[in-house]
Amino acid sequence: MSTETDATPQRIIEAAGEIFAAKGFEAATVREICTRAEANIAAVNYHFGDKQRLYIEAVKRAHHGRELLFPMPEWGPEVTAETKLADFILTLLKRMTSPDSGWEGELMSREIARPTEACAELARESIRPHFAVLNEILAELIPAADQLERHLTAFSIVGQCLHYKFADPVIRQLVSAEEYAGYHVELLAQHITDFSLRSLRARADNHKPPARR
Amino acid sequence: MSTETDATPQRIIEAAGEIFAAKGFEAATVREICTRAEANIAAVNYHFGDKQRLYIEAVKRAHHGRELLFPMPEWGPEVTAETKLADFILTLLKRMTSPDSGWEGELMSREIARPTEACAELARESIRPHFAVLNEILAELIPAADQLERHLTAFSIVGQCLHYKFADPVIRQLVSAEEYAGYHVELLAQHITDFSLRSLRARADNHKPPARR
DNA sequence: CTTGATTTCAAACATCTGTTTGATACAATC
DNA sequence: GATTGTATCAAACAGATGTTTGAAATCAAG
Repeated sequence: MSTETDATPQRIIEAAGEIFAAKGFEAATVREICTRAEANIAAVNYHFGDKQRLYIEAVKRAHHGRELLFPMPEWGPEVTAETKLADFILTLLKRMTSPDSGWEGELMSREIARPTEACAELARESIRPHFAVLNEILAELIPAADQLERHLTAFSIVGQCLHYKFADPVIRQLVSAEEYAGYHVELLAQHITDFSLRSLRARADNHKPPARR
Repeated sequence: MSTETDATPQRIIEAAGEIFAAKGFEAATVREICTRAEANIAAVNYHFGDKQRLYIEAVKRAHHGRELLFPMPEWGPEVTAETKLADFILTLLKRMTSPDSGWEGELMSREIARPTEACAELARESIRPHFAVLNEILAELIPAADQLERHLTAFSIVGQCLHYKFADPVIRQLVSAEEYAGYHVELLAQHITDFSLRSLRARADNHKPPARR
C-alpha cells in the first residue's frame, strides 16, 4: 500500500473534511466518516489517534489546499497599489467562495468564526501575514491614515469579502435565484474593489472625515 | 408561582440561550442547561417538549430582545439619506456586537451563518425588512444604480458591520489588546459610515466605475 | 516458505445523550 | 378537608457516541 493515492488515511481525511464542513465537529460522527471513506470504524483511532486530531488534520489540509490552489500573487515593483488591492480582494474571495471542492472554504470559515483551541494558532498564523499584506497596500493608498484607521479599513475590505461566505444562507433568500446565480467571484470582486477604491481615493484626496450632508 | 419573573421556564430559556450561544445546538446538553437553571432534568421536556423546541424559543427570545433593545429608528421626511444610513449602521452594529447580555447576538449570528431548518423562516422574515430599508436608503443615495448594484452595495455595508461579530476571534489576535479595547460600537459605526459614504458620494458624483490607476 | 511488523476488521466497552416514567409535593377549587 | 390539576424530582431508559480490544489478514523482507 503505502504510496497509493487513495490510501486509507487519505480517504478518511477527505471524507472527514466533507462531513466536518457540513455538520461541524460535534455533530459529525466517526462512524459516518468511516462509512463514507469505506474504512473500518477503528481506522480513525489507529491512524490519527482520536477524532480531534483527525479534525485538526482536515483543517490543515483544507487551508493548505486553498493556499496552493489560489496563491497570493507576488507583485513586482511596477505594480500599482490599486492593482494589488484588486488582486488581494479577488484571491481572498476565490479562497472563501470558490465553488469547486467547496468543503475546504466551509471548514475554514467555521474555524474563523469559532476557532477550536487546537486550531487557533494555525488560523492566526495563516491569517496574520495576509493582514500584513493588506495593511501595506493600504499604507500606499491612504498614507495620511494612522494605524487604527488602516486596520479598520482593512476590516472593512475583508468584511465585504467574507460576508458572501458567512451570510450566504441569508443572501440566498434576499435576492432572486437568477440574481444569485450571477454572483460569480469576478463580479463580486469587481464590485468590492470599485466600492472600496472609490472610498480610498476620496480619503486620499481629502484628509478630513466627510461631514454629514 | 405562575407570575414570578424567575419561573422555571424563564430560567431555563435564559440558561439555554447562554449555553446554546456558547457551544451551539449539538454540543450544548440538556443536563448542563438544567443545572445552570437550577431545574430538574425533566423540566426541559415538561415545559418545552424537547430540546429542539427549547432552542427555537431561545432564538426567538434572542431576536425579540435585540429588536426591543435596539429598535430601528422611525425617520421623519426631513431626515437626510446620509443620516438614515448612519443610524442604520449604528443600530445594526449595536444589535450584533453589544457587549451587555452578549449571548443574544452570539446566538443570532449562529443562526445567520447556519440557519436551523426550524429557524430559517424566522431568520429570513426578520432580516428581509431591514434589507428593504437599507435598499431604500441606497436608492436615495445612488439613484443611478440599478438593483444589482444596490444589492451588492447593501451587502458591502452589512458585511462590514457583521464582520466584527463573525470574525471577532480573529480580529482579537490581529490587533493589540489596547486597540481592540478601543473598538466601541460608536467608533466602528463612525468608521463604517465614513468609509461607505465616501464611496457612495463618489459613485453619485461620477456614474462610471473608476478606472484603475 | 517463514518471520515480523503493519493494517484491517467485527465486536465489545464505557460513557454520555435526550427522553420517559411514576411517585411526590404543592397550590387552588369545591 | 378532600379533590383536582400542575409542577418537581430522582431514577431509569434506550440509543448513539468515541474508543479499545484481540484476532485475522495483509504485506515486506530474510
